[in-house]
Amino acid sequence: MHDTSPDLAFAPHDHSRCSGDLMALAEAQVAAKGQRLTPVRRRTLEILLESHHALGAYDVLGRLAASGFGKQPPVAYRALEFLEDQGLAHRIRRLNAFTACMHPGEAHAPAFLICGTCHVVAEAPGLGVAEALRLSAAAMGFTVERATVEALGLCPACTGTADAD
Amino acid sequence: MHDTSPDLAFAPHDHSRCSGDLMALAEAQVAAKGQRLTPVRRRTLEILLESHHALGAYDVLGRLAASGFGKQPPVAYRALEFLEDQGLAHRIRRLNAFTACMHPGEAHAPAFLICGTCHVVAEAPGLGVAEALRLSAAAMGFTVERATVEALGLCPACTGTADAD
DNA sequence: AGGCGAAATGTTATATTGTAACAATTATCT
DNA sequence: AGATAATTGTTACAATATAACATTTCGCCT
Repeated sequence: MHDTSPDLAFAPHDHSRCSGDLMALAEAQVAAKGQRLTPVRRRTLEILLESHHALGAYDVLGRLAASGFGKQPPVAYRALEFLEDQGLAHRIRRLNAFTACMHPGEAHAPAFLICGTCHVVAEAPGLGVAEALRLSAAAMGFTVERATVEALGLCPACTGTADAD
Repeated sequence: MHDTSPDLAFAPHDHSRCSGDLMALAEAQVAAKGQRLTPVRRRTLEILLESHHALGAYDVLGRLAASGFGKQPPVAYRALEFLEDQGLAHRIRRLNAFTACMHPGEAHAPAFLICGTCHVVAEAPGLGVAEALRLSAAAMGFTVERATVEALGLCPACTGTADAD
């Protein structure tokens, strides 16, 4: 398997390989946890992997329905929830949307970078951020369990582009 | 004006003073920017300042209506948006809710600490977090404009309590 | 193989959160 | 006072999300 460099999302790349690798990883991960990557779940992950954009639950639902699965919201929400629980997808709260995890398995504290122009979402290494947050919280006696870190800004490909969305 | 210590939200304190100070600050801030803290806006801020919990827009709306203001969603959303634009309130995306800013004026990159047990929301100093994020993003060629940093966890008052909500 | 219990899927129905568009009012500025 | 812009309010609706329950499928056990 090839290395998934951190800034892949922002540069042209062989996306079929990118998603193929991740599908394979997902299979392994889910099996290792004794869970099942059923057809809807697999298809949902495939859908998320089709691009580096975040997709709303209803976008996902529409595509699932087009693939022959159920047409009602819980179909999408349940599959997305499963993927999130398995660490195969992330919810982007700023966007009320979901994106495939680009580093499944590697324990990571993802920081999401959302380009305001092209809307690509990338996962930045967030360990430093998480540690700074843990420290700041600890100074107040607060114990962090889970953190949401999302940055809105300008990706390298869109830097210099006139449009700021 | 008394100092607003960073962990005030998590400890018993004279809340009327806490909110009174902040209302006064808000007045000054808004005036300084040539904006108007109209009755709905003022009341909205008062409502947010009543506790250190985040309130959903419809909760705010209900209280506004009870105070004689309009009963339709835009009434609340507009006032909340104004307060957020003025740096007097923050949106907590994990909760789809809003909370009064505890440090208006002081340029700050807030990191929110959300207690999963008592649901109190506190603002932690987030400059270190923001800097770590900026660095991580810069390594990928990404320029951060705005960031959302929210931690879910356990506040000092609830630490040791059996219930984990 | 047959049957049982658990898991997963699908549906109906509804709750919650958020906006667009326009009318009516109120403030501000000559 | 009258023109102008800002603010407030309303109707109507869009978008996001979940509860509850029926049906099917899976995994396991005998």
